[in-house]
Amino acid sequence: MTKDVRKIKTERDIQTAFLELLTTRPFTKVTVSDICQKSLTSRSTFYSHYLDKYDLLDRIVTYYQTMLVQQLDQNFNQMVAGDLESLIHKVIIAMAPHRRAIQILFTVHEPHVDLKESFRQLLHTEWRHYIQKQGPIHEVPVELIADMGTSMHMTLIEWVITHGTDSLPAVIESISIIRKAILLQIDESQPSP
Amino acid sequence: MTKDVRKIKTERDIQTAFLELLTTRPFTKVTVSDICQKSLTSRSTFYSHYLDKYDLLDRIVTYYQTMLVQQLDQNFNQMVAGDLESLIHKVIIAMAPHRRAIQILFTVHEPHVDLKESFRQLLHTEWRHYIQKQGPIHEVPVELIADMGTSMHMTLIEWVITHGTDSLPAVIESISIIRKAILLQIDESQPSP
DNA sequence: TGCTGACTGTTCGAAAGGCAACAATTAAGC
DNA sequence: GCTTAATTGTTGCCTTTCGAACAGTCAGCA
Repeated sequence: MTKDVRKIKTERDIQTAFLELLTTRPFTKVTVSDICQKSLTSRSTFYSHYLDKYDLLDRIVTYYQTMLVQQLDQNFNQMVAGDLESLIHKVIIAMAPHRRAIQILFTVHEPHVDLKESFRQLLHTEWRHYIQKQGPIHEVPVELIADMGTSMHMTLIEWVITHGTDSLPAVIESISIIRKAILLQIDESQPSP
Repeated sequence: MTKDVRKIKTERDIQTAFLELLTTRPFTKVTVSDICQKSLTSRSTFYSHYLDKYDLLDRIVTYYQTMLVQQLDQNFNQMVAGDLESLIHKVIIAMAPHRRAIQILFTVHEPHVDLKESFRQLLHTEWRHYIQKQGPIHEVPVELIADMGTSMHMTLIEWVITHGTDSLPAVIESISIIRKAILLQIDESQPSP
């Protein structure tokens, strides 16, 4: 039931060629022929793997979407109460090996396929759940805090995607003040630095 | 009569996998199975392209040998009298794109397959011809000067292979003094710096 | 000495990919 | 509006690659 290596290889070749091409021109200007030429595959083979270039894009984007969902699920379950720090850290570490691909896909904004936007939505949902689990709050609207958390989170992800994980500990440390300020809005017992 | 792209692809995959493996262990310890595993090709395919791993090594090495021969031939013909500088420069520039592969192959020393050694011999022949063309010399043995020139040339090539071409002009400039000193042995009319 | 495991080199049917040709659609320029 | 060129999907035949099995070689070892 495992795939023939040839399938794995051609899909790998097609996908990396596709991503490379996206660094040279926008998605609309990338043709199937371009992809085949660069990946050294024939068009008939391309169409035996994908419906068209939209399908290709969709599948790659879906792959990273589910990767993020799995990471969030997994780490959310074993999360010690309130330890948002380690959740953020783990998710980012898991993503780091794919940072080039994600960086490229973040530039693609097609009507129904937008990795950056779906990342934002996933994180937003996660934040809303998190805030609501912390108990009822009165002073500030939940949505606002969720927006704030999501923004912070996305900014961090984008930073790591473009700069790598070398300075990650320092970066997380420096934004911890902001994070704590956000969390203070929903939990008065949260200790300050 | 042009090759099927599949052949080109598998040979490319096999060769790059092979070179990568050579960076982790010596040639003797690299098995055909290793190469196939890394390159995602089956052993039956490997043997339909190469007789064995020695044949593979041999073909890659031969490729770079002929590349050097062609470069030398080509530039030796259009060489302005005495303009050794530009010959050296052109040869090195042509080699630069392959520096990683050459660097790896320079570490392999098999009985009948040794890229570094054959580079040295090629350059040595070239230097001997060059010296003899400059007219008869009396004081110093031709072989000694050819040895000196070859050493200098090989050192320069190795330097570029490991450090890249960024500082090439500066490096060539700084060794020009040595080169001129060598050339002074065979041609009294050679102007000094 | 004989056993074992790893590697070699070869074989063959089945699966995948390449190539070339095709009609159909789209975009650009005159 | 018409023409031309480029791109898209699709098809059938042919070539290459895969995978798994096989016997043969060799080194280490009990």
